Amino acid sequence: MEDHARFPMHRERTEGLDAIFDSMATQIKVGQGGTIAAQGQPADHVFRILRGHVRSCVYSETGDRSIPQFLGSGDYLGLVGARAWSSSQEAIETVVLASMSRTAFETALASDPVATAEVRVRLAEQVDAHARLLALMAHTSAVERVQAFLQRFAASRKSNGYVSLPMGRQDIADHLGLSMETVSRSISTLRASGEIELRGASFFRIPSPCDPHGHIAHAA
Amino acid sequence: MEDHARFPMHRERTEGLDAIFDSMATQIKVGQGGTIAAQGQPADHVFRILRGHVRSCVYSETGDRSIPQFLGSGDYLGLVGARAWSSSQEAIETVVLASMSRTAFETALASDPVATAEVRVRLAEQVDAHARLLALMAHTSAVERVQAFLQRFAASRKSNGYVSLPMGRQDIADHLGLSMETVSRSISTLRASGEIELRGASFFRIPSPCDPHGHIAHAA
DNA sequence: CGGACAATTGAGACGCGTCAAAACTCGTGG
DNA sequence: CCACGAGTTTTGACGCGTCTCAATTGTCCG
Repeated sequence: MEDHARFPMHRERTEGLDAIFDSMATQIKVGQGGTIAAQGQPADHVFRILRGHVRSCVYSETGDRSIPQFLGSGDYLGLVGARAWSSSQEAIETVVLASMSRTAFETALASDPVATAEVRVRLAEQVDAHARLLALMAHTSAVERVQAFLQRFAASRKSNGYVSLPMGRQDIADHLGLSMETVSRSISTLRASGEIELRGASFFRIPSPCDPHGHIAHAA
Repeated sequence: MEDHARFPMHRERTEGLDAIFDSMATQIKVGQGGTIAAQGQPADHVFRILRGHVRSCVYSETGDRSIPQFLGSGDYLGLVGARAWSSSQEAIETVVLASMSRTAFETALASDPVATAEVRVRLAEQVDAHARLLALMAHTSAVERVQAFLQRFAASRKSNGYVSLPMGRQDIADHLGLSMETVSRSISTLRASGEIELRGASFFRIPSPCDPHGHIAHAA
């Protein structure tokens, strides 16, 4: 994505969320399927994703699972500042995180107006993303939902070649409000109509209209 | 939660969102169906609802309407701080608002840590509300969605008598991702099973299990 | 190469959307 | 006070899309 402050050297970047994490966080690693934070538990840590993807899961009393969002590199967990996690944070694949205590984070935030503004922007983006997902679930068919999901995911990882789809079919189903079978059928339909190309079950790409198939090289 | 305006006594309350609006906002009135702010337009004002209810509408390119949330007295419009409105704000009924310019609001925020924290809490609540709605739309039938909606709405206006339902059936449908007809049918089903009681089309109440002062007609 | 799990495909049932018409509400004017 | 008309709500009939249950195929790792 972007090249943040990769250099923890003597920079003038003493403000902002990244700066807080760069100077105060410790790096941890969570294996595939591991739970980073559990719904209902005290939120005494805040995280920044350095590598890998995370699913936010909301479990209902009846045991049903919803996934309001997937998170990737550069995203934060716990910015809302609530005392307890309202959703579980689970590692879809092996994930590397920057972790720091919530009390330290809140203290740093209090004296950093830039970071405070950044938190607000991030939360606003989250609200918008949820609203877009609600609109998607209300007005579109299964195939359209899956197509929109794949397009958005591919766009978030601008690569012209095949892109990895780290989450399973059930994860996508719980994100889009569909059954796993319907997700699978929708993907098959999209492949049959040439809207997407698959390599295995977890690599795909969206061919350009003018690029029959084969790897996009230069011109965009 | 926190010690909000628990004490309406003399001052001491020079900070907080309410204080900002109390001291700087002007009061305006919008008639039923009126548009307070239009999606895509510059967000140069921030509002606080003093009376009445507002629907936040997201219009898609195809003209479909989604209503991610309804807002009532005490709720704010425009806290996200984006340059443009990502949804239209429309008056369901005649609405009274406290209005102030965004620049003045942002200036006041910058020197008011209490209000800044409040903004974060409000945005976090909004994220949670959207996540709950997503879960509702993903895992429940039409009747269950309508029931949950009515319960939540009734709970937000704690009155044991009949409560006004200011929004129309189409509004509820666009909120829950259903058709207007299905919402109507669901309400009829709930009435027939005694889960709700209606007076006209826009007043309802949820009888207690032991039925204190209503009359459950013929038992189910 | 084999076993466990994930993904795909199939068949049938049911819920919700769509189209259509009737009943109701409420404001307006005779 | 009643009658009228436009908009809203309710009810009905039918088709289609998605869920459920079930079996098969595919994939990854030991």
